[in-house]
Amino acid sequence: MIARRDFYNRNAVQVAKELLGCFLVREYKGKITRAMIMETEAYRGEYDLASHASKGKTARTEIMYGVPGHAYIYMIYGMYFMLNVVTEEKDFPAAVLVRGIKILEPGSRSKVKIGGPGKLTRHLHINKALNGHDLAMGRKLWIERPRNKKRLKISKSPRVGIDYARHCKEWKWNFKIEHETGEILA
DNA sequence: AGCACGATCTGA
DNA sequence: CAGATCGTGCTA
Repeated sequence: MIARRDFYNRNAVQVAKELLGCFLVREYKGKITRAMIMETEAYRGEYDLASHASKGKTARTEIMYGVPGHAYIYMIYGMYFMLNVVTEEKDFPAAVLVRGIKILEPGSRSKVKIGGPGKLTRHLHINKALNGHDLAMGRKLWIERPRNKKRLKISKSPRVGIDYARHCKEWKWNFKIEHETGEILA
């Protein structure tokens, strides 16, 4: 089931937790890749010093102030793209960064784990051309909610790579799937 | 117009 | 631990 817009129109911290176990789906050159979301991070409000929106609305961050359910993609360190999902009501800047996925290879039973936000976008051919893309459309890039999401053990930690964020750096807005018990169905 | 640095990753 | 590599926001 493709996540509807109201799924995204909620508190970014809540959406970050609920995105775990969901499927990030990428259609590229006619091929569809389905990846389970394993790690996320929330960035919420201008008061969050770790968020790009802490500098206010600019050309880059405008998308975070927009309609929920759109992709916020930016380049970092001159070579990596970060994939974020815009959350919360229009005019409130918030997004969820996807930091880790697991790909269920079609046919084989092997699962490829991809940790790291820069690596997963490279693997899925996600770049700035998809910035602003509407994930609720179910085209090119979208998110599907699993049928059953039982017994997910989720761990909370401080967010990665934001030492500059003063008191905000200790907020435990990073979420990871620790164990999966049982199979999650698409 | 110039500058410092980043929600990262890789290889030594 | 340094290097890659460039868009962005800040200062002037």
